[in-house]
Amino acid sequence: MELPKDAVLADDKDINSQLNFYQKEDQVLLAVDCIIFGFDKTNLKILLIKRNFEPEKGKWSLIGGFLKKNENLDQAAIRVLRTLTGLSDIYMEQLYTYSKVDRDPGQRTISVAYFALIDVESHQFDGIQIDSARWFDLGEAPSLIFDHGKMIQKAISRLQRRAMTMPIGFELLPEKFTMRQLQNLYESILDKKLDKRNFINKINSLDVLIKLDEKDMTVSRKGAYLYVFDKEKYEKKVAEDGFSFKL
Amino acid sequence: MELPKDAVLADDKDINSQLNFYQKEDQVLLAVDCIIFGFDKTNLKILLIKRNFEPEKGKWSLIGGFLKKNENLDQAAIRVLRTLTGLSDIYMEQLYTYSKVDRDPGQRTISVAYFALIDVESHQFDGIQIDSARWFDLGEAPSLIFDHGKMIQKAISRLQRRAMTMPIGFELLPEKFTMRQLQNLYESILDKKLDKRNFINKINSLDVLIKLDEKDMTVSRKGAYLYVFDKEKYEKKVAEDGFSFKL
DNA sequence: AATTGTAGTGTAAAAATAACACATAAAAAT
DNA sequence: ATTTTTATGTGTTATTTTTACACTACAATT
Repeated sequence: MELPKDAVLADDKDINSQLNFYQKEDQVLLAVDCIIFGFDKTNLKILLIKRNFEPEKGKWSLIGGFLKKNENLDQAAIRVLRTLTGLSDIYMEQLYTYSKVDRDPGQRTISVAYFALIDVESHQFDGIQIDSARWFDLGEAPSLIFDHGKMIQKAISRLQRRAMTMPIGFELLPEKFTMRQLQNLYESILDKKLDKRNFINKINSLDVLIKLDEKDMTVSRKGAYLYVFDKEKYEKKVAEDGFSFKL
Repeated sequence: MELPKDAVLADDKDINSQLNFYQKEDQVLLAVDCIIFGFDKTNLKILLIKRNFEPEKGKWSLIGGFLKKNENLDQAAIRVLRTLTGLSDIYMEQLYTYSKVDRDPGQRTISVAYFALIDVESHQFDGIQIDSARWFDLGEAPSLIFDHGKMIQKAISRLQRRAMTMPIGFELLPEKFTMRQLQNLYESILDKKLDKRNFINKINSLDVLIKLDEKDMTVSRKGAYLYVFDKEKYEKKVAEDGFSFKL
């Protein structure tokens, strides 16, 4: 077998060695790209930026950045999100790693996609640090650079599945919300209409919301009761009864 | 802002630039590690190797290798699997990317885990190319290096979910199999007993198996009918009726 | 002919899901 | 003061899905 000059050789001769050489030239740049979902009490949205740097300057893209040597990917994703939006303590989850050789025409880059969930209204003035950042309604987003469109599609699928099996919808809502807002959220995520009574019955049967005395008067004359997600109760149920959130 | 000597700077001054510098020193090695599931008509197993190279020489681990510049991650995973087992045309799926800074004490490595499904008996002599490779029953596997144990746990969860929602179980069985073998497989994957009649009724209601005239006589005097998965029928149903495999 | 061990089969109860419509509250307009 | 307006809030029934459960059939071996 021929060895490149800078190969580092494992100390044995068998087939393991073939796989465990590495070469400086096989090092790659690892990026993180963040799909940021937001909800404004009516529509599910996604935050995009107009790139003011090459390649693909002027086109819309996800926010992203490069992994640094002294951090792991979760930390990189958190850093990227904070640098852009000023936000921390945001739900984030690793989605998938994209590695097509020519996905970025400029240089070989592998990108680990993350998605984040934020409540648009509570956070909208916290400081979106890039002038060119904009919320787009899902489905009205412009076409994106590289494989970012594919990333978003996968993120939506993941979000749909998560929403049905975990209480992550609340990450997209303000602390206090009405049943109608919660239903709007689920309809946006799942992209289909739900039956109001069935939805409320289902939510109530889970028994993890607290109904407040307070009402939201902004939408109807009658007003709608506000609810909060009872995280402690939820976690207690999970721990004690093997309860699992299934909508 | 201070720039490292070898930084490549984006061409604008705003916050984007902070994230879009990169430095040669931020390049990393990307590994792939493969969780190989096998089934031998009775038990779900996992293929491990005893490392004969440093670090952690002599300990058990998943098979793995490094991503090369001219391939994507799927290709790297396929290559690693083929090099070890001689197998190709195997179901593989990307699982998750592991990036803890000190996960590999030897060097900074980020690893993308894949899992593969193979039928042990059809393939057992195809050539496991490493003497030190061995099948372990799930749950009897030794403790593993680095974060490989965590990878396996995640792979099992993913496999459980996939098995319930996609026809991937058949990847673990020979082309012809009995209902009992199929049930054994699902019991192994889900790690729980299933009711025989309910299982068969459910499978039959999906209407994607072909019952052969042939019987497997190796287990009982009476013999058990063999079935094959009708992939064309399955795909046609998915395409035409929006059918989805749910067990 | 009797024994042995797995294969093969159906029904009824329970639970979950889906379908469905009207009265109520409170502000705004008259 | 009365009427209008608009979204809120609420329960029952039918349908579908899931679960529980036990005996006969077969074919080889003794």
